[in-house]
Amino acid sequence: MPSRTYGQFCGLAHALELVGERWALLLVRDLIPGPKRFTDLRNGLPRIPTNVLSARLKELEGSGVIHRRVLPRPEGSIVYELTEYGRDLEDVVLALGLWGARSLGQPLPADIVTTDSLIVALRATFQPEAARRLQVCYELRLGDTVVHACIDDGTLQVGEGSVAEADLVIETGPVIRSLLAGEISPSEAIQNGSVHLTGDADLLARFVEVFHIPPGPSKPPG
Amino acid sequence: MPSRTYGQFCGLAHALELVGERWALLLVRDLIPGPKRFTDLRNGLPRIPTNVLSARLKELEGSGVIHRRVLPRPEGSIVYELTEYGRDLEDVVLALGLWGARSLGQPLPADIVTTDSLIVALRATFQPEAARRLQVCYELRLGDTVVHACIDDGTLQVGEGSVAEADLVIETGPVIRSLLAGEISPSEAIQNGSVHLTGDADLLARFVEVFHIPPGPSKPPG
DNA sequence: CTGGATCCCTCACGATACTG
DNA sequence: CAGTATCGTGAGGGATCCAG
Repeated sequence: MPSRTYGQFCGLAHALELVGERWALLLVRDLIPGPKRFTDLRNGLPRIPTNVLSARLKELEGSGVIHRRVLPRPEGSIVYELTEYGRDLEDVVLALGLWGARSLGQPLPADIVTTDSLIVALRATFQPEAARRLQVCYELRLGDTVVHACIDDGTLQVGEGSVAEADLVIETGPVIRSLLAGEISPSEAIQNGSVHLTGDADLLARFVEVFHIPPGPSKPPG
Repeated sequence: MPSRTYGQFCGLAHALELVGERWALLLVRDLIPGPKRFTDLRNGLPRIPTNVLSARLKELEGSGVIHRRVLPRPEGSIVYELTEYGRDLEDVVLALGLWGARSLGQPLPADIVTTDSLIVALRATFQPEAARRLQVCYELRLGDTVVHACIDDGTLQVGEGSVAEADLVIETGPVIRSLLAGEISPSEAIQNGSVHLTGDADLLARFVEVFHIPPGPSKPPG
């Protein structure tokens, strides 16, 4: 019972008491792709102090958002996973992430892109309509971060690392955001060298249709 | 410009840097029904210190989420309103509020219900399909907080205060949540006196169909 | 009276070191 | 690997004060 309560009988206020603390929703984000160990979560959020990570995990467990589970022998290690209630946050997390992506500028030099954030970002930007009657596998490489996205008639499967038979491998950087936001065209990106392709290059046009970020605010934040 | 950054090039991390600070999303909530003055916001969130309110308003304005506007004479007063970008947060706020409402327990003695939180809650719980071919006006009274909700064939209009010709006036308390969650039936609520009706009492059954909170976690949070 | 700014205190957060 | 312990800092909480 946090003494630091909003003092309102309101669903939103209660939600913010459950997952509104710093780092909490980023932990939920990293648990969306699947269960994680303490160290995995730490690696996915290098700037979180371990005591804060520990505290958040306890709070989220107490709130029924995540569940702490001890794996069967011989590993015997501990994983954290979303409960059913926690999984129901997925749509909110995706929507909020997409909203934020609309005003995302250039990354600071110290900013990183993690595997889980990229997986969730692909899910958030996925346009099922645009993926109808489409069957293709992409491999996306942002620095050391590699994920694959396989599309099969309106459905999406994203995962960590390479995939056996990608139709197109996309190697790029933060410019991927401008690409998905339609701020630059695929051909521009290829020409200025910010995107390198291996495979069927024409599939990049499909990619930016299937994964899309809506326009952001006309007056960018100061 | 918070020096306290998450250090990730990620839409969600950026969104949380914009609206993830304490009180920020509650301010957005209170601005959803319409523009508000500093004092209105303060009254809607009695526990927010004025310096924090001031800081949040500046940050949200700098982020392009809200806009500070000086009303024309003779009032000359200042109102804060959501920008278009800020308005695009509405669906997220409603979804997060609905998620939180599912695990909302009994209010603490000091907890309050404000007009704006109630208006937003009604919008969040509204089920357009259940409101098809329905035309009815409700007046909802929770203590001093009075709002009206008028339904017209799948559309909803909510507002502060009474409405001229309500078909049903519902006077109740926090039990309204259990009612919308289907945890108790309208007849039960009437029988035990936790709901008092004026008008066509049969319309209460429609009310709990049109405004609904999905089931919460089976294991309630500790 | 509205629309804040200023002060002081506390506690959560952040960084680091350390333990089972 | 999975956390706990310690300690400094800065944001949040609460009251008061000030300008238009």
